[in-house]
Amino acid sequence: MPDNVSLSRRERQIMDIFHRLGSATAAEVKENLPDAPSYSAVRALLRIMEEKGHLRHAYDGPRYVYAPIVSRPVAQKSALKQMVKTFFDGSTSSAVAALLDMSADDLTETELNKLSKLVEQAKREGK
Amino acid sequence: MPDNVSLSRRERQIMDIFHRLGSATAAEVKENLPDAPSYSAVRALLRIMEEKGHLRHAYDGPRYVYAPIVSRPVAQKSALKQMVKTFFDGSTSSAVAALLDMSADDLTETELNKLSKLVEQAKREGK
DNA sequence: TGCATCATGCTAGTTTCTTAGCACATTCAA
DNA sequence: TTGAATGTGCTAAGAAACTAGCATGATGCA
Repeated sequence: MPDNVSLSRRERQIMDIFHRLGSATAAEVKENLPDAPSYSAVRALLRIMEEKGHLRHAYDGPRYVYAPIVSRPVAQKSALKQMVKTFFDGSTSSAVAALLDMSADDLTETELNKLSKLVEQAKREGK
Repeated sequence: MPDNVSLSRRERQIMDIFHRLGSATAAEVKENLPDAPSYSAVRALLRIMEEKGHLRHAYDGPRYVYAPIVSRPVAQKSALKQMVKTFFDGSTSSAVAALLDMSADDLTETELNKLSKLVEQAKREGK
Protein backbone atom coordinates (compact mmCIF):
# COMPACT_ATOMS: atom_id res chain seq x y z
CA MET A 1 0.00 0.00 0.00
CA PRO A 2 1.50 3.32 -1.03
CA ASP A 3 0.23 5.71 1.59
CA ASN A 4 -3.42 5.43 2.48
CA VAL A 5 -4.26 8.88 1.21
CA SER A 6 -3.80 8.95 -2.51
CA LEU A 7 -6.47 6.86 -4.12
CA SER A 8 -6.05 4.32 -6.85
CA ARG A 9 -8.03 4.65 -10.05
CA ARG A 10 -10.90 2.50 -8.87
CA GLU A 11 -10.86 3.93 -5.40
CA ARG A 12 -11.21 7.41 -6.78
CA GLN A 13 -14.16 6.35 -8.93
CA ILE A 14 -15.77 4.83 -5.90
CA MET A 15 -15.18 7.85 -3.70
CA ASP A 16 -16.80 10.02 -6.34
CA ILE A 17 -19.86 7.85 -6.19
CA PHE A 18 -20.04 8.28 -2.45
CA HIS A 19 -19.58 12.01 -2.69
CA ARG A 20 -22.45 12.10 -5.12
CA LEU A 21 -24.74 9.64 -3.38
CA GLY A 22 -23.77 10.06 0.23
CA SER A 23 -23.96 6.40 1.06
CA ALA A 24 -24.41 3.20 -0.88
CA THR A 25 -24.40 -0.56 -0.73
CA ALA A 26 -21.96 -2.66 -2.69
CA ALA A 27 -24.64 -3.32 -5.29
CA GLU A 28 -25.35 0.38 -5.72
CA VAL A 29 -21.68 1.15 -6.08
CA LYS A 30 -21.39 -1.49 -8.75
CA GLU A 31 -24.32 -0.02 -10.66
CA ASN A 32 -22.73 3.40 -10.68
CA LEU A 33 -19.26 2.27 -11.58
CA PRO A 34 -18.02 2.76 -15.14
CA ASP A 35 -16.79 -0.51 -16.64
CA ALA A 36 -18.42 -2.20 -13.73
CA PRO A 37 -16.36 -5.08 -12.42
CA SER A 38 -17.82 -8.07 -10.62
CA TYR A 39 -19.88 -7.65 -7.52
CA SER A 40 -17.21 -9.53 -5.68
CA ALA A 41 -14.50 -7.18 -6.82
CA VAL A 42 -16.51 -4.19 -5.67
CA ARG A 43 -16.98 -5.71 -2.25
CA ALA A 44 -13.30 -6.37 -1.95
CA LEU A 45 -12.52 -2.78 -2.84
CA LEU A 46 -14.99 -1.47 -0.31
CA ARG A 47 -13.45 -3.63 2.36
CA ILE A 48 -9.98 -2.38 1.57
CA MET A 49 -11.11 1.22 1.47
CA GLU A 50 -12.65 0.80 4.85
CA GLU A 51 -9.37 -0.59 6.15
CA LYS A 52 -7.57 2.41 4.74
CA GLY A 53 -9.92 4.73 6.53
CA HIS A 54 -11.80 6.21 3.60
CA LEU A 55 -15.11 4.57 4.36
CA ARG A 56 -17.06 3.15 7.23
CA HIS A 57 -20.07 0.90 7.14
CA ALA A 58 -23.34 0.62 8.99
CA TYR A 59 -25.97 -2.07 8.73
CA ASP A 60 -29.21 -1.92 6.81
CA GLY A 61 -30.74 -5.15 7.93
CA PRO A 62 -28.48 -7.85 6.59
CA ARG A 63 -26.35 -5.73 4.35
CA TYR A 64 -23.63 -3.16 4.66
CA VAL A 65 -24.23 0.45 3.79
CA TYR A 66 -20.98 2.26 3.24
CA ALA A 67 -20.40 5.98 3.62
CA PRO A 68 -17.38 8.27 3.54
CA ILE A 69 -15.59 8.96 6.78
CA VAL A 70 -15.13 12.59 5.81
CA SER A 71 -18.32 14.62 5.83
CA ARG A 72 -19.57 16.10 2.63
CA PRO A 73 -18.90 19.74 3.55
CA VAL A 74 -15.34 18.91 4.50
CA ALA A 75 -14.82 16.91 1.33
CA GLN A 76 -16.29 19.75 -0.74
CA LYS A 77 -13.99 22.21 0.86
CA SER A 78 -10.89 20.19 0.33
CA ALA A 79 -11.81 19.44 -3.26
CA LEU A 80 -12.39 23.11 -3.99
CA LYS A 81 -9.12 24.09 -2.37
CA GLN A 82 -7.26 21.57 -4.46
CA MET A 83 -9.04 22.77 -7.57
CA VAL A 84 -8.33 26.43 -6.99
CA LYS A 85 -4.71 25.70 -6.25
CA THR A 86 -4.17 23.42 -9.21
CA PHE A 87 -6.15 25.09 -11.93
CA PHE A 88 -6.48 28.72 -10.94
CA ASP A 89 -3.14 29.65 -9.38
CA GLY A 90 -4.82 29.92 -6.03
CA SER A 91 -7.20 32.62 -7.16
CA THR A 92 -10.71 32.04 -5.90
CA SER A 93 -12.14 34.81 -7.99
CA SER A 94 -10.73 33.27 -11.15
CA ALA A 95 -12.42 30.03 -10.24
CA VAL A 96 -15.72 31.74 -9.60
CA ALA A 97 -15.40 33.59 -12.86
CA ALA A 98 -14.80 30.38 -14.77
CA LEU A 99 -17.72 28.77 -13.03
CA LEU A 100 -20.04 31.59 -13.96
CA ASP A 101 -18.77 31.73 -17.47
CA MET A 102 -19.12 28.02 -17.89
CA SER A 103 -22.70 27.74 -16.82
CA ALA A 104 -24.11 31.18 -17.40
CA ASP A 105 -26.86 29.71 -19.52
CA ASP A 106 -27.97 27.29 -16.89
CA LEU A 107 -28.31 29.77 -14.08
CA THR A 108 -31.78 31.02 -13.33
CA GLU A 109 -32.45 34.58 -12.31
CA THR A 110 -33.26 33.35 -8.82
CA GLU A 111 -29.88 31.72 -8.53
CA LEU A 112 -28.11 34.77 -9.83
CA ASN A 113 -29.86 36.90 -7.27
CA LYS A 114 -28.77 34.51 -4.60
CA LEU A 115 -25.20 34.86 -5.79
CA SER A 116 -25.44 38.65 -5.76
CA LYS A 117 -26.46 38.48 -2.18
CA LEU A 118 -23.61 36.17 -1.32
CA VAL A 119 -21.10 38.53 -2.83
CA GLU A 120 -22.63 41.51 -1.06
CA GLN A 121 -22.51 39.63 2.16
CA ALA A 122 -18.87 38.77 1.65
CA LYS A 123 -18.19 42.45 1.11
CA ARG A 124 -19.86 43.43 4.33
CA GLU A 125 -18.07 40.76 6.29
CA GLY A 126 -14.74 41.73 4.89
CA LYS A 127 -15.04 45.24 6.27
CA MET B 1 -3.68 -0.44 -19.84
CA PRO B 2 -7.18 0.13 -18.58
CA ASP B 3 -8.53 2.72 -20.95
CA ASN B 4 -6.28 5.67 -21.64
CA VAL B 5 -8.55 8.14 -19.92
CA SER B 6 -8.67 7.35 -16.26
CA LEU B 7 -5.35 8.10 -14.70
CA SER B 8 -3.37 6.00 -12.29
CA ARG B 9 -2.31 7.43 -8.97
CA ARG B 10 1.06 8.68 -10.18
CA GLU B 11 -0.33 9.85 -13.47
CA ARG B 12 -2.88 11.98 -11.70
CA GLN B 13 -0.24 13.50 -9.48
CA ILE B 14 1.80 14.30 -12.53
CA MET B 15 -1.12 15.80 -14.43
CA ASP B 16 -1.84 18.06 -11.49
CA ILE B 17 1.70 19.33 -11.65
CA PHE B 18 1.27 20.15 -15.31
CA HIS B 19 -2.03 21.88 -14.73
CA ARG B 20 -0.32 23.98 -12.14
CA LEU B 21 2.92 24.64 -13.94
CA GLY B 22 1.84 24.52 -17.57
CA SER B 23 4.91 22.67 -18.75
CA ALA B 24 7.87 21.00 -17.15
CA THR B 25 10.92 18.87 -17.69
CA ALA B 26 11.31 15.46 -16.12
CA ALA B 27 13.53 16.95 -13.42
CA GLU B 28 10.94 19.59 -12.56
CA VAL B 29 8.20 17.02 -12.37
CA LYS B 30 10.32 14.96 -10.02
CA GLU B 31 10.89 17.96 -7.78
CA ASN B 32 7.20 18.62 -7.51
CA LEU B 33 6.15 15.06 -6.96
CA PRO B 34 5.21 13.94 -3.46
CA ASP B 35 7.26 10.90 -2.38
CA ALA B 36 9.42 11.58 -5.37
CA PRO B 37 10.55 8.40 -7.07
CA SER B 38 13.74 8.10 -9.07
CA TYR B 39 14.42 10.37 -11.99
CA SER B 40 14.29 7.32 -14.18
CA ALA B 41 10.86 6.35 -12.96
CA VAL B 42 9.56 9.82 -13.67
CA ARG B 43 10.86 9.71 -17.19
CA ALA B 44 9.23 6.38 -17.78
CA LEU B 45 5.91 7.70 -16.58
CA LEU B 46 6.15 10.75 -18.78
CA ARG B 47 6.89 8.57 -21.77
CA ILE B 48 3.91 6.36 -21.05
CA MET B 49 1.63 9.32 -20.52
CA GLU B 50 2.70 10.71 -23.83
CA GLU B 51 1.86 7.41 -25.47
CA LYS B 52 -1.55 7.50 -23.87
CA GLY B 53 -2.15 10.95 -25.25
CA HIS B 54 -2.13 12.98 -22.07
CA LEU B 55 1.10 14.81 -22.78
CA ARG B 56 3.24 15.92 -25.65
CA HIS B 57 6.82 17.05 -25.63
CA ALA B 58 8.86 19.76 -27.25
CA TYR B 59 12.59 20.32 -27.11
CA ASP B 60 14.45 22.80 -24.99
CA GLY B 61 17.90 22.31 -26.32
CA PRO B 62 18.87 18.79 -25.42
CA ARG B 63 15.98 18.01 -23.12
CA TYR B 64 12.30 17.35 -23.36
CA VAL B 65 9.77 19.79 -22.08
CA TYR B 66 6.44 18.13 -21.55
CA ALA B 67 3.05 19.83 -21.57
CA PRO B 68 -0.55 18.68 -21.43
CA ILE B 69 -2.32 17.98 -24.69
CA VAL B 70 -5.49 19.57 -23.38
CA SER B 71 -5.32 23.32 -22.98
CA ARG B 72 -5.63 24.83 -19.56
CA PRO B 73 -9.02 26.45 -20.14
CA VAL B 74 -10.47 23.20 -21.38
CA ALA B 75 -9.00 21.28 -18.48
CA GLN B 76 -10.34 23.87 -16.04
CA LYS B 77 -13.77 23.59 -17.49
CA SER B 78 -13.91 19.86 -17.37
CA ALA B 79 -12.55 19.77 -13.83
CA LEU B 80 -15.16 22.26 -12.70
CA LYS B 81 -17.93 20.35 -14.37
CA GLN B 82 -16.86 17.17 -12.67
CA MET B 83 -16.62 18.98 -9.36
CA VAL B 84 -20.06 20.54 -9.56
CA LYS B 85 -21.60 17.28 -10.57
CA THR B 86 -19.90 15.21 -7.91
CA PHE B 87 -19.94 17.49 -4.93
CA PHE B 88 -22.76 19.93 -5.50
CA ASP B 89 -25.54 17.91 -7.10
CA GLY B 90 -24.99 19.77 -10.31
CA SER B 91 -25.73 23.14 -8.78
CA THR B 92 -23.30 25.80 -9.89
CA SER B 93 -24.59 28.31 -7.44
CA SER B 94 -23.99 25.94 -4.54
CA ALA B 95 -20.44 25.57 -5.71
CA VAL B 96 -19.95 29.30 -5.97
CA ALA B 97 -21.47 29.74 -2.55
CA ALA B 98 -19.08 27.21 -1.04
CA LEU B 99 -16.18 28.87 -2.78
CA LEU B 100 -17.09 32.27 -1.43
CA ASP B 101 -17.72 30.95 2.00
CA MET B 102 -14.47 29.07 2.03
CA SER B 103 -12.26 31.96 1.13
CA ALA B 104 -14.23 34.99 2.12
CA ASP B 105 -11.34 36.24 4.20
CA ASP B 106 -8.86 36.02 1.39
CA LEU B 107 -10.88 38.00 -1.11
CA THR B 108 -9.98 41.63 -1.52
CA GLU B 109 -12.58 44.28 -2.12
CA THR B 110 -11.32 44.62 -5.65
CA GLU B 111 -11.92 40.99 -6.33
CA LEU B 112 -15.35 41.08 -4.81
CA ASN B 113 -16.27 43.99 -7.01
CA LYS B 114 -15.08 42.07 -9.99
CA LEU B 115 -17.31 39.21 -9.01
CA SER B 116 -20.29 41.51 -8.59
CA LYS B 117 -19.76 42.67 -12.11
CA LEU B 118 -19.57 39.14 -13.39
CA VAL B 119 -22.85 38.25 -11.76
CA GLU B 120 -24.51 41.38 -13.11
CA GLN B 121 -23.22 40.56 -16.53
CA ALA B 122 -24.58 37.05 -16.31
CA LYS B 123 -27.95 38.51 -15.40
CA ARG B 124 -27.98 40.77 -18.40
CA GLU B 125 -26.93 38.02 -20.74
CA GLY B 126 -29.56 35.70 -19.43
CA LYS B 127 -32.35 38.06 -20.33
C1' DT C 1 -39.19 -26.74 7.60
C1' DG C 2 -36.53 -26.56 3.67
C1' DC C 3 -34.64 -24.29 -0.07
C1' DA C 4 -33.63 -20.35 -3.05
C1' DT C 5 -31.70 -15.92 -2.48
C1' DC C 6 -28.63 -12.67 -1.00
C1' DA C 7 -25.23 -11.38 2.25
C1' DT C 8 -20.20 -11.49 3.80
C1' DG C 9 -15.16 -13.30 4.44
C1' DC C 10 -11.45 -15.08 2.37
C1' DT C 11 -7.86 -16.76 -0.89
C1' DA C 12 -5.41 -16.89 -4.89
C1' DG C 13 -4.48 -15.34 -9.49
C1' DT C 14 -3.83 -11.91 -13.14
C1' DT C 15 -3.08 -7.41 -14.69
C1' DT C 16 -1.40 -2.89 -14.23
C1' DC C 17 1.55 0.30 -12.16
C1' DT C 18 5.81 1.73 -10.57
C1' DT C 19 10.45 1.45 -10.23
C1' DA C 20 15.62 0.93 -10.93
C1' DG C 21 19.46 0.39 -13.78
C1' DC C 22 22.05 -0.21 -17.90
C1' DA C 23 23.46 1.30 -22.63
C1' DC C 24 24.12 4.85 -25.53
C1' DA C 25 23.95 9.90 -27.38
C1' DT C 26 24.74 14.68 -26.62
C1' DT C 27 26.62 18.78 -24.36
C1' DC C 28 30.04 21.60 -22.47
C1' DA C 29 33.98 23.07 -20.07
C1' DA C 30 38.92 22.16 -19.03
C1' DT D 1 39.45 16.76 -27.84
C1' DT D 2 38.17 14.34 -24.15
C1' DG D 3 35.78 12.97 -20.26
C1' DA D 4 32.32 14.33 -16.71
C1' DA D 5 27.48 15.62 -16.68
C1' DT D 6 23.23 15.25 -18.27
C1' DG D 7 20.09 13.59 -21.67
C1' DT D 8 17.13 9.66 -23.63
C1' DG D 9 15.48 4.66 -24.72
C1' DC D 10 14.73 0.36 -23.15
C1' DT D 11 14.12 -3.82 -20.26
C1' DA D 12 13.00 -6.46 -16.48
C1' DA D 13 11.21 -7.22 -12.08
C1' DG D 14 8.91 -6.08 -7.71
C1' DA D 15 4.79 -3.90 -5.67
C1' DA D 16 0.18 -2.61 -5.76
C1' DA D 17 -4.25 -2.87 -7.63
C1' DC D 18 -7.86 -5.48 -9.31
C1' DT D 19 -10.54 -9.43 -9.94
C1' DA D 20 -13.10 -14.00 -9.66
C1' DG D 21 -14.86 -17.71 -7.17
C1' DC D 22 -15.70 -20.55 -3.34
C1' DA D 23 -17.22 -21.36 1.49
C1' DT D 24 -20.38 -20.00 4.76
C1' DG D 25 -24.10 -17.72 7.33
C1' DA D 26 -28.54 -15.09 7.41
C1' DT D 27 -33.10 -14.17 5.40
C1' DG D 28 -37.59 -14.93 3.75
C1' DC D 29 -41.21 -17.31 1.68
C1' DA D 30 -43.75 -21.59 -0.26
